[in-house]
Amino acid sequence: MTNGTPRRGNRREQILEVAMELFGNHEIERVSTRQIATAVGISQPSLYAHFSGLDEITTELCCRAFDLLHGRTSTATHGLTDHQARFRAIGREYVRFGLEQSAAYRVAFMMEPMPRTDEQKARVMAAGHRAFSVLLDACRDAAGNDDDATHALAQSMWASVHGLVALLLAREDFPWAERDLLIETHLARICRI
Amino acid sequence: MTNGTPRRGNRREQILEVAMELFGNHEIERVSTRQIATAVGISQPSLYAHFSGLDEITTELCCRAFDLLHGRTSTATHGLTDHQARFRAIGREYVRFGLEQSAAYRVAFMMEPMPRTDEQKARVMAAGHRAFSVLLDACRDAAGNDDDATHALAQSMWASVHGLVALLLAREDFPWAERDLLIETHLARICRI
DNA sequence: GTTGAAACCTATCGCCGATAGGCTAAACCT
DNA sequence: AGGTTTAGCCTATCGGCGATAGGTTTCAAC
Repeated sequence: MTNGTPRRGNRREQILEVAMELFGNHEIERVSTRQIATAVGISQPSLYAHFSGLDEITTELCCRAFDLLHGRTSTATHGLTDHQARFRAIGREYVRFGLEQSAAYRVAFMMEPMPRTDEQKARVMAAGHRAFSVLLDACRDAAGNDDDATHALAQSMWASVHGLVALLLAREDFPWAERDLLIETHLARICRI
Repeated sequence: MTNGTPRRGNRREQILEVAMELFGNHEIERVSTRQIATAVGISQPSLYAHFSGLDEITTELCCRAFDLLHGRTSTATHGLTDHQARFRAIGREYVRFGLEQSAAYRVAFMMEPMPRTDEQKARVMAAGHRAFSVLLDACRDAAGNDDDATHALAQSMWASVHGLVALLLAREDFPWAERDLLIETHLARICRI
């Protein structure tokens, strides 16, 4: 895991990769700068040459998670015109993203917000808005021109898919129904207009 | 906040109350034994005379949260026979519980599971199962005798209401739709059979 | 009056995030 | 070539964290 060669230039990237990996394997909120530094092969204070603190690392991971989700959902809905089909595609892709990229998902949607600078908040907000816009667009077509109803519908659907992913990730010990049955049951219910 | 009198006998209770209050006011996962002890008016190690550790405190709070939720939802559905009405009552009460008792809700459904003993896990499981049984019973009536379908339906509905509460609590900064409109839109959508 | 337990204390351990201050070596400039 | 800058890294240290060790006070029961 450690790395003797300097790797000049892509340390920042390497740190982010290692941090994301640790976020996936360990209980989040318990990943420490020392763990990250050790896994990278440098001392803990050296992280601060690349990032202002743990908050900047999580901010960066959060934005990337949003961008990844945006890419997946917008690709999945590309070319689909039927509302029902678009909702299904978004929902299925969202759940798949959450369960496969659980580290990214937790950072983006479930982690306690770190204390962030205004600039960091703005970056996260912008990335989050981009990701949400895919669902919002699908709802705009389905809900007509009522902007309030469109937003309420989109947020309601988001809440439903998020709830399933969040519970599956946070309460693994619960006696869940067979996963595919549960997901299909859920998607079928929440994608109805 | 501090308390000079010994309060012999109900220190444990007092600690739990203070801890729950701190969980509500601060970012969860960041509530420390020192904060709790200071708020109670004793030294930090003295907590360990009443609890084996922070995990026992959260376990206790978790069980109480489940019991409180169980009490609220079972009261709200008492006497209702119509499926639709029961779902609405459970959903409305669930959301109200989550938003009003956000500290309890976070501990029960959103907090990283603490390392617990098997006995503690069993207690939490039992309390959680009691709380879930109210929704499960309503779904059993609605979904017929198919046990798999019943569980999938109940877990799907739970996921939907949880998603709304969890997102509202965890991402307060998001530009949410007007809260009552959002809640009513959501409940109307997810309570349909 | 003695005993024993409940409740509390200080001191300390090994973690944590973060900062201060110094070293090395590559890169850049005349 | 010689000098300067700068990226990247180090050790030492700070205050706060959960938890433990070991001693002291208080008070009811006998």
